Amino acid sequence: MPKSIYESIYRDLKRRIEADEFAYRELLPSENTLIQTYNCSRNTLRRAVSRLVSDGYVQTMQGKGVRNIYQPVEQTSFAIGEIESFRESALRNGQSYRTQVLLFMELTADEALSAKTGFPVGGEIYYLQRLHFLDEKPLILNHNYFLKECARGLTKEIAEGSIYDYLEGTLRMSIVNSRRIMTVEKITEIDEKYLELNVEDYNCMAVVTSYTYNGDGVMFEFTQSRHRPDYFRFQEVAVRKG
Amino acid sequence: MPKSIYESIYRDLKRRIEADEFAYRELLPSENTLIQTYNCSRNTLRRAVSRLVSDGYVQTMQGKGVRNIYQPVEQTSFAIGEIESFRESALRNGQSYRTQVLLFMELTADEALSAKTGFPVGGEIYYLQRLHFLDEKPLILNHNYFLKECARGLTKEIAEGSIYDYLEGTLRMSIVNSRRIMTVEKITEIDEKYLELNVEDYNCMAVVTSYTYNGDGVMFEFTQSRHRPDYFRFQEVAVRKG
DNA sequence: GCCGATTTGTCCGTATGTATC
DNA sequence: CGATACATACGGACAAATCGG
Repeated sequence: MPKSIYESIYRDLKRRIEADEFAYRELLPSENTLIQTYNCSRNTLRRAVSRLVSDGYVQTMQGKGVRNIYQPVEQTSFAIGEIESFRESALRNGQSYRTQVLLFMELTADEALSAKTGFPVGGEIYYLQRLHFLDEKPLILNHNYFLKECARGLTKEIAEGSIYDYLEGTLRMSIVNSRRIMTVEKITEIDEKYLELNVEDYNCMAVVTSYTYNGDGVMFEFTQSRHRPDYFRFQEVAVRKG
Repeated sequence: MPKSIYESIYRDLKRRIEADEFAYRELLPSENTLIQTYNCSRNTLRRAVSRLVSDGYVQTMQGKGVRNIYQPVEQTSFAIGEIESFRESALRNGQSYRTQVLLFMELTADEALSAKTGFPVGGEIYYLQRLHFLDEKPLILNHNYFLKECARGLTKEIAEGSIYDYLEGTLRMSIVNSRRIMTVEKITEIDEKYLELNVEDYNCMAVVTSYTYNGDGVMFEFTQSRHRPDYFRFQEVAVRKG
């Protein structure tokens, strides 16, 4: 449910573009036309369009108009600039998914863990290893560290479903933003075992390290996602700034 | 030179945050206060702040305020959500850089190339292989394909400097946005040779494939950047959307 | 629990600037 | 040159969330 006018306009325009209502490189109706179509103010419409720009759907040209540059993307890929759980991503791509919890334990952050994760020394932590399957193929091995005080009551059973559903739904926590760093690292024995990799084939993998903050500005999650290199695909739209 | 009020406010706030004027997790002055400070309208200030949000510098909380969550980043990394040439990126990180042109040729897109790059069949193309050095270490091997009609007069000499400077400065082309896809691929003999890699060590590398559009909505560049895995690092800030 | 003050979020209308045709 | 298009900026109104008394 869109909870604001600009968002419903954004969604409608996005839908129309995806439905091929405008040819590739064709100009969309002008701002004034769209304002009349949606019966909204100029600011509201511009806000919707600016989100389409950052999605890479259109480009605006002063004095000319707004051009459709949307081209459908072929393959499975992880969304960029947006926080999405594995489950959400799988649903979006219409695939079957499953999560297996390999390890669930509680620990206290020592110097080494603190340096690695950014959690305060002495902080109580849930540490999980989870294996994500897409269409019954093991693709991602996650090392999750959650600050216990923010994720109280987390269990192995919950972790087999969606942890984010639990945090947002049951604990009423708001998840705000996340800093992610992508690197390429050597595979470990654990990776090799669970992701069914062969060192002869690939000896390294894509690693996404993320630091996630909640609405109170507390970094409550540190996660290292280790992806099978042959299935890893990350996409983004970059915008040139003056 | 900031060419707008909101941008100069954005830059000033960014500078103040980077200069540690506000403690980590501290609230910034309220909107009303900042409006008086900068003597601007509410919309203008909010626009500046919203850019800081998408930069991951602050988070806004309805009813509470705007919290500083900026933490300086330690290492060299490539900017995200922004198109940046190799040279710009090196300058930003205060490193010495050099570009070596391994190959410069012209060709016509056939079916195979068209399928790979998205250029129309029969399109005339400049094809370049370029090796980028940072602090005299070969880090990136680029395969660049430029649509000839958009990059007329490109030479090997220009390509040893900044191609973007030439396109934007001399040809007055505006570069607007770019779609990038990150994957992990096997290293090739060319990679091994020029990036001084050892297959025993790493047998794959980070590959960034990008499709870049100009202000006329023409996809004029297709580039495959092959990065040394041990130096590759990509960073972004993701925002959770309702 | 209520109320009022503060703070951010959404939306509107208008005016002016600048680029394109 | 005028008409059209997007870009920037201002000011005002109300909603929603938070916090303190």
